[in-house]
Amino acid sequence: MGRSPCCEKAHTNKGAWTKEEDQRLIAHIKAHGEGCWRSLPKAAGLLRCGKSCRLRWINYLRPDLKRGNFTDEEDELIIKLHEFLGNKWSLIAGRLPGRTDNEIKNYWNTHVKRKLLARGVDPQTHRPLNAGTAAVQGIHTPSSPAVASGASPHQLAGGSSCSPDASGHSSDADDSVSLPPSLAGNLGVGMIDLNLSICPPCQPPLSREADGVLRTGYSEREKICLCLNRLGLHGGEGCSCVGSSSSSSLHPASSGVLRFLDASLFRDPKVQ
DNA sequence: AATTCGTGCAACCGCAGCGCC
DNA sequence: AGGCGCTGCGGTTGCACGAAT
Repeated sequence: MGRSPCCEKAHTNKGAWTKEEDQRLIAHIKAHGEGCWRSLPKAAGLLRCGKSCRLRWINYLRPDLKRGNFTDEEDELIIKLHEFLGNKWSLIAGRLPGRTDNEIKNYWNTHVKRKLLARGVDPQTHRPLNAGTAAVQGIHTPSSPAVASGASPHQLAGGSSCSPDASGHSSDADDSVSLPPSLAGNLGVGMIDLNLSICPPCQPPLSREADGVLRTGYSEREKICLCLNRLGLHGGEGCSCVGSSSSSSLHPASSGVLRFLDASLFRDPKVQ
């Protein structure tokens, strides 16, 4: 049995929003607040799908949006965050006040990709481009040499089993994550201070398993709880991972904040 | 001036995660 | 435990607009 459609498509408008629709949406949200998007269109007198209303509000009408060009600082921050998080645009947006995930995604696809290619860096892997590789055309294949020989953490979260560097993590509960020299060098940076704190109570023990691979104490869906203070957790928001679980390697909590990374991110291929 | 091409952005679509029952 | 509904996310599409020819 299929899921019912999110709205009655026959009676909804599509395409660009009119000023009147914008005004109705703004007025309704000012009066009633965000949320309950499914019922909002009817309540606001809009012939729109709830999803469309939400998107319009978040990406365009929200009063705290920062319009205009991205600064160089934002540029670099996006690149660095993307290297670590991959295409987790909402997480990246969480670190850029006033910017939306959609805006950052578009900006990445139209500007940053090109910028990285000009630097000779593969925008997907953040590794140097090899002449003639698929990455030059922006095509990423799992079997490409760049991936096979070691990849940035966000790729590893997707299933690869190798880790960038033994020194990258695991020694202590420092507040920041060092990028492997090979990656950092490409970006001209030494240390990316993402302030990724490992909560001591949640940090699983390291152990060597039968296959010789050094793993954390969590088997199967191994998790390390990370408080990403600078990725959206603000004002002393504590770790609330206890009891949580997810089948995905990235676990955005209800606040939209990254809470977990697969422990395979920190597996050391050199330790055999 | 007209047409073609490239670029940027807003919006849509499908899916996954989560909470509730 | 499993089904269902809602929300949010990421990928993709389509249109508007400016530059080039």
